[in-house]
Amino acid sequence: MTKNEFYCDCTIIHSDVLECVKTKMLDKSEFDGITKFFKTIGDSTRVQILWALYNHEMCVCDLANLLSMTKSAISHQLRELRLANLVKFRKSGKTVYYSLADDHVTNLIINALNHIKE
Amino acid sequence: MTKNEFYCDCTIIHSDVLECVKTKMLDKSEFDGITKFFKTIGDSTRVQILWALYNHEMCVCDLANLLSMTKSAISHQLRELRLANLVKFRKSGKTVYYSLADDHVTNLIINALNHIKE
DNA sequence: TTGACAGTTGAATATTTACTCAACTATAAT
DNA sequence: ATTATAGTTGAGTAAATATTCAACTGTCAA
Repeated sequence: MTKNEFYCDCTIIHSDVLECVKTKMLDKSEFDGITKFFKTIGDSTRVQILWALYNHEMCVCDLANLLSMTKSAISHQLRELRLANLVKFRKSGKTVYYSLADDHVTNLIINALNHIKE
Repeated sequence: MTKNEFYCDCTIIHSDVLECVKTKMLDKSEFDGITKFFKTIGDSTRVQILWALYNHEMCVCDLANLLSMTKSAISHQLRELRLANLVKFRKSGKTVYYSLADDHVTNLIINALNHIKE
């Protein structure tokens, strides 16, 4: 047992393991990048939107109807998905059609969802 | 354009698309199961714990030291990971050693993290 | 050119979630 | 037995996030 050098409310029990694992840790920014993606698809509304768009491109009103939510709420979530580069859109008159950003995103999502079913 | 039957603040624009996508939607419980997993790994602290455990089994104190957090905070997050069946533990005297639940979980995580790097 | 509607936005509110704090259990050592 | 430490737990707090609300832009149709 060694005294700990950093803030923590207890002693270090296995300093060898600790030192070893420390060298394997990534930097903060890498962990942030990883969690950002999972955080985005870790929300029921957003997953339902992605699932819907996987089946067909849709406009905001259709999505609002599908999920029984307001246009505003859907629009806010679509913004999150846009910022995470998971969806793209095209405008046609007053209507904005959303779809999955690209095949890579589609595969990511399908892959992720398939894992769950096991 | 058709009148909408459910709550929503706008009209249905493409009823054909809507009907089609509706049939493809999963039930609430399935979406909940999917998002539960991603929500769990969508947190920086938990991903760091999982990453550490991927390298070596560790006790609560070691994890607290590694992440410069209190035992309590780590313990609370380990509880989340236990509930999501992502980690398992063994007790030895006063010490509790945590490790990844099984190979399937390990693969899930490694897979997920690799996707990000692309 | 006026009205209606699709969609967006920012601020306010509501809800969820991470962490702190203090009390507790269990095990080990003296 | 008593003391010290590893770990857990529940309640409370703080921070993050989802949704609501109201105001706004842009486009279409009369």
